[in-house]
Amino acid sequence: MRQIKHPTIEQVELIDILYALADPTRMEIVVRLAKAGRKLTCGELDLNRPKSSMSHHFKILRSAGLVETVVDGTEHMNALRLEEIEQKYPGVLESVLKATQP
Amino acid sequence: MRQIKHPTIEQVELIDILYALADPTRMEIVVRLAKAGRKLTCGELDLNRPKSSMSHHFKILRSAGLVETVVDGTEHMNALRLEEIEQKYPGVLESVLKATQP
DNA sequence: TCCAATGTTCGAATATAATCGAACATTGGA
DNA sequence: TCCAATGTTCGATTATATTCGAACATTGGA
Repeated sequence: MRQIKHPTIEQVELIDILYALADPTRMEIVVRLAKAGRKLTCGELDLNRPKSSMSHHFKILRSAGLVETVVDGTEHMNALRLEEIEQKYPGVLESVLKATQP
Repeated sequence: MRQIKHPTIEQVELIDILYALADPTRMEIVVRLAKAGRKLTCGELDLNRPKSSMSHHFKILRSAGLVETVVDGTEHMNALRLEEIEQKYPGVLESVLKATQP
């Protein structure tokens, strides 16, 4: 595939966001993307898991509307859809991210 | 059992809260408890499901620390632990509840 | 053109969760 | 004391999720 399909922000459902976040691996991905504040490749995230597992989790993050993935050559650049989600569900992602801080 | 065991607020984990909320039935319970703003019995919630199913969901809501259940005679009064959770994870529950409004 | 790099998809195994009927426990009242 | 009411627990079934190796697809560069 050239580029990956994502839901529009209108299609995003709160329950899917919560579901996507309710997994330690995916939460870790989201937290790292938020901390990075920029697009990261799966490789850069380096969560020490097989590629197929990471791909699975990214698929869920994408379908929930949390992550946007742009294909760039052989790499896939992933970014949090923070602003969009904040606009649709103010405070949800922000407070969750804040809650994960040490 | 006389009274039911609940986690202290210190024991409450964000991921468990998100997991508990990531189910339509449980989300509905939480929303109704929030709207009611008072303790409700399972019966009052009336989600049209078997008792054993409701009991199962309440167990998860309790163990996540979202709901507190006080035994009162033959009834079990359920309340959202809103203030405690707001204090520990500011904005999380509040923003989720706001996001569920029409 | 060939190939290494990056992820995705497939498939199968395993693990976890939801569902719900039936039996049980506890309580308060008749 | 008996019993109806309210939930819980148990057990079995079904449904969903996670995991990950292997095969595949796409790309850019040698």
